[in-house]
Amino acid sequence: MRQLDPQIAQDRKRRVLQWVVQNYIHTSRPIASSIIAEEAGLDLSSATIRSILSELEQEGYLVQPHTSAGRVPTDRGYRFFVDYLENVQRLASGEKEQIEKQYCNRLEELDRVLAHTSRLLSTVSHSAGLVLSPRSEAQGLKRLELIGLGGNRVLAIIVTKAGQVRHWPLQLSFVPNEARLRALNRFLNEHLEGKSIREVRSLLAEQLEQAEREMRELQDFAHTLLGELESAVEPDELFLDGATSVVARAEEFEDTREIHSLVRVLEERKVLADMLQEQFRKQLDAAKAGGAPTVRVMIGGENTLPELKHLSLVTTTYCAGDRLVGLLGILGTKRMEYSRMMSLVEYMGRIVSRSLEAWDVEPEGKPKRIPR
Amino acid sequence: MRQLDPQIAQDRKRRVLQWVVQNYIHTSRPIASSIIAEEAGLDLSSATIRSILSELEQEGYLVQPHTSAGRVPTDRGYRFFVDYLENVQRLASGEKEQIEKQYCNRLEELDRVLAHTSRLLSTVSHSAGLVLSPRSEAQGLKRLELIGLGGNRVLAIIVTKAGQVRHWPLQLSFVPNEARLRALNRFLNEHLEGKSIREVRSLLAEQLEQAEREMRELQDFAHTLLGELESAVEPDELFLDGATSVVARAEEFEDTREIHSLVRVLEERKVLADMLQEQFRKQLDAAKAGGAPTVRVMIGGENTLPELKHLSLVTTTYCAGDRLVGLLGILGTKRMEYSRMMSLVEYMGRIVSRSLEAWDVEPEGKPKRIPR
DNA sequence: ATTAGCAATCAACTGCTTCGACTGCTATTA
DNA sequence: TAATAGCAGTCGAAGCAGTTGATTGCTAAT
Repeated sequence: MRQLDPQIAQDRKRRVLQWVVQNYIHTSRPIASSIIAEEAGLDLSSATIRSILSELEQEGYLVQPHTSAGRVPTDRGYRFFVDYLENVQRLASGEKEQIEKQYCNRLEELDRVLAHTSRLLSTVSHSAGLVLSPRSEAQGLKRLELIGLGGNRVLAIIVTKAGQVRHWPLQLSFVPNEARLRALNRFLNEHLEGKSIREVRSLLAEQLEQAEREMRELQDFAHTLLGELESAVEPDELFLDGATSVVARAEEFEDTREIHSLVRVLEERKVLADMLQEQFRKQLDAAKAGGAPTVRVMIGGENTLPELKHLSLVTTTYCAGDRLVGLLGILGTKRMEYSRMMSLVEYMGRIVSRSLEAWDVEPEGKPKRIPR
Repeated sequence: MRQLDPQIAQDRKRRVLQWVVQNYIHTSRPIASSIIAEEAGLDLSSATIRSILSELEQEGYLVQPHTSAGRVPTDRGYRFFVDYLENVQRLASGEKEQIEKQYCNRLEELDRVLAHTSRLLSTVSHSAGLVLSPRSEAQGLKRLELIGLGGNRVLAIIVTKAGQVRHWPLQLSFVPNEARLRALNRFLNEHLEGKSIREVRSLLAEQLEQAEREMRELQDFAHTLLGELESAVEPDELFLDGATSVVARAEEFEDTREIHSLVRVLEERKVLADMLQEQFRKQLDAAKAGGAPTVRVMIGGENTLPELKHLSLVTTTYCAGDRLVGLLGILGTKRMEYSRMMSLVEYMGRIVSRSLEAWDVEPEGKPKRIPR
């Protein structure tokens, strides 16, 4: 025979690797050379496959659990598989419809949309669904309103442009009557609309020193609200559903200690939320540079959190109006159907973004009721 | 020897059973007669213990996993143990302080208190913590307010007497100016304050037909809000934390199918919430008859949900103001420290009730800041 | 009524063997 | 010289026998 084209050799190797990963994902059993020879349709004998496999192992794409076993992908193997995915598996159009139905174009609050989304991600993927909500601190305000609750109590309500609603009960140091409250409200909205909570904070702290005489109470109020804002800048809110199913499927963990540290991470949320925030920042930068929002996959040990080393994370960004504001995705076994999951996540990102557009668009027509 | 007093015999039996359950809870190993003879301090030989054990087994309090093994409590055994708990294990005062610290007497919204409580229950108990929030439907309103969001959009906000805040964005069929909104607000609050959401619903539906001419818009509004109220009567809200740790500790489950059905119940929440609602109703009735709120324990198969047959549920009611409004508790292995858990749950019930009192009391003084 | 003693049971462990699922190597082939 | 067939080697999984030790139930003695 003539010299084998090295290009063809590479190509063959790639095909084998892909076949191994694909099938390992489905069967969760180590893949043997004979099976590949028989079923992969490469027209090669098992012996040839074996030599290819051993090369792939040397290059770090595969490992053997033990000598007399088939091959299993390493993180690197999965990585290759994901990077060179061909025939991307789209969501079935039935599924799309199912999902779409959940997002009838009804006016909904951001938080409700997000909570719902994380559930949906979880149920469709059979993994954990997660959504990182926008940092409320940075969002522009639409309204800041005070509602009297009797006595010196008021409920401070903030509605952001993206449709997030936050509220804190306050105890003022004076008892405002209705007229006063109204005046306060007007004043606040005139001066604060469009500002971010962060800005509001500094404005309240500084500028209001010079408020008109008759607005003296404002200072008291400002002081109270400031305190609340400070403590109430909630840790970035994370919607997480389906965590239990991830734990339930975690047989493959070597150690029970590993399971428990995973549980801790999933329960405390703080660490997870920080990690996702970091991830969001990265994808934000990438999007600025590259244009369209992309789906990112972190496989096993690629995750910054060691507790997630047996899991993979698939994420994308979503926007409210025209700004990227948050991250959503799924967290599941390394043995997930990457193609489908990536499609799912991408699709959900688009859907969520679209359903959050509504808040910045001018209103029209009657509200639509959803059918049960 | 003289005839053994049957009273003494019963007493001895009880002591043995208690010792078995207690020690099984701690060691999770079947308990052998010899150990009891040596360590329980009953001054009986292992042979005597054995005959006692076999009686207890015949009566259904204990079982043997296999012939040559020690005894393990049945649900009935646990039940006995719980019903005749002596030397109730109080919470360490250090722990109480820890908990107390979390509930500084600050004005907090109901939902935040409850969410926090379920977390706390979970971390202290190392089980799942759960809190069923009051049915917002039945609560009395404190305020119903509309905030204009521009165009025909308003945010409808309901504050209940217990301190729950609910809000829905609405699209009206007309564009209200500020004065109109104010008039609407005044009208609504005058007519609806103190009513429950359920009542509001019927009021809106009927009485407002006869609203003054100039309040014609009200009808439109009412119609819109009605729609929302209908669909937004949220399924009873359930705060649930620590579910993953329950799943992680579920080794003792016979079947993986069992684990998966448990996971489903924990994820979907609906079934769980309904069960807890039912449980709440029962405890409510009991409280009406008996006076003080009590802690209830459901052990394994006693639970109405078959998925929980390997778990135990410890619950109590809490009140907002002077009415019992919700349920809280923990869900964990049958092998839990019942005494401690019951103390914990009872204590948390009291603490939550106390910290929800604030909303009905007349306000006083300056708000307190919590230290970080 | 209690106990000591003893036979019986059975999971858990050990060691041994077989089986078969793989691989890696090597000589052969086209 | 790339691909293959064939074969020896490795090793887990499964099955089996034998041992150990924990624990019981029974019975006869106290």
